[in-house]
Amino acid sequence: MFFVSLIPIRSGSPGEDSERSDAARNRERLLVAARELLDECGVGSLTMDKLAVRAGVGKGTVFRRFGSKAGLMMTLLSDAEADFQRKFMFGPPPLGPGAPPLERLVAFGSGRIGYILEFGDLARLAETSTRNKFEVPAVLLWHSHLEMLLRAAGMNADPYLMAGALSATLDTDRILHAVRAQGITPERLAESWRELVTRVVRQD
Amino acid sequence: MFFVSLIPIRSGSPGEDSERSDAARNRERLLVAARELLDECGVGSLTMDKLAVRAGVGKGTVFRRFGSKAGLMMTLLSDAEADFQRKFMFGPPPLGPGAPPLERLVAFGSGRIGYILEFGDLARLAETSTRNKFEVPAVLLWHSHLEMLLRAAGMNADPYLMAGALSATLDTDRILHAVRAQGITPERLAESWRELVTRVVRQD
DNA sequence: ATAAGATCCGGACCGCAGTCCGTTTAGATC
DNA sequence: GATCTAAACGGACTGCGGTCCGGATCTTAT
Repeated sequence: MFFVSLIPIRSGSPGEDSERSDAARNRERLLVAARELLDECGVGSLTMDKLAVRAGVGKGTVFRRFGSKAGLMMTLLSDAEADFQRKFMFGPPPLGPGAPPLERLVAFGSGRIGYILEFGDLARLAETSTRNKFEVPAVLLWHSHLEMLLRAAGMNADPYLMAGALSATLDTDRILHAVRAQGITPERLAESWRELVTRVVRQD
Repeated sequence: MFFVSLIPIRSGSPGEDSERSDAARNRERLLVAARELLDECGVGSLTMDKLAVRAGVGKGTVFRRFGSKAGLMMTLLSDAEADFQRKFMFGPPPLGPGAPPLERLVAFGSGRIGYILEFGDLARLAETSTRNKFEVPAVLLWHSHLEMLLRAAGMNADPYLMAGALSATLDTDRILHAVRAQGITPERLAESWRELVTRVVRQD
């Protein structure tokens, strides 16, 4: 068994322990500049060079602070991500605890679809890391949450891999492609997810 | 309903209609050089510059012939891909026609897992196209094949999206990560797929 | 054979993410 | 306030996929 911290996202907050003042200032400048550029030009034309110029810092500084473009995106997403995590771990049912496992599974799918529709462009970039997209802490947390729900629902056929399979079904690219390129409504996607998990957990 | 040609892959064969002789010669040189470089250096260190030098052609020629790195990979994969397509469309049961739909679904998963384990590195690169990885002809064919099998098995809950969901489960990156980084055996993956499709098509 | 013209060639060029390293600066110590 | 050091800075640099266009080459018509 492995452990995933509650909110496993590196925070962009200034109160980080032992960070030099200029470093904190530059981080803040970069985050502000990044949000501005995203608002103005869209996610497609955000480059690390432009960002550095806009923030008035050197390019090296950008990468020292965030490691990579994906790392920057994760930081930008951290608030929304933490919010979603809180909802499915501690929030009200059916997404949070209190509802039967199957209902929580269904709600998780809807929630994640909504999350992707709102932050999909950032999330997609956050996944194109040098590291594998499966090793992102948030993804590991989703996975273990699904696995927990599957076990709670009585699933006894390799819940670990089954959680991975269900997780793949909610892949960011797939959802975005379905909605944007194929014109499939989020409701239809959510309904399909409901069918899927219902059939998967149904006991013999 | 849409139509997917049997072997929807652009072939690297020299008999292509109306191609200038130097063009055909260079395509052949490039394919040979690409296979040599892949054998010698591995897929990770194949760059388009190296390839051009090795084949003794200009870089522009590489991109005119194959459009992109992904296009080159698709061409390199076309034989293996066509072979797999023939097997699940016309080959012997349980993968080919003749077996019950559920058995064909199960066999399709095993077959695809095997395919990925053999050609995964190339396939992964072939998917990182400028175009969306869902619009690759081969992927469309797999999808419609799964949809057909689901319908044949009596699935009546949005077979189109359900086929997409199952397809996502067999995602190249996911399978490779499971086997290589997590040490999960292909047999266990195949068994999990069997469980999944069995539960999905089971009628009420 | 030769001329015309469509096709193809090659390598300089671009934009991008990410790295490197000499220089600067924050902040702790005296 | 002077000094010292670890940390941060910045921008030139690399390697990559992909584009561009003037010039070379194959093919066809005459």
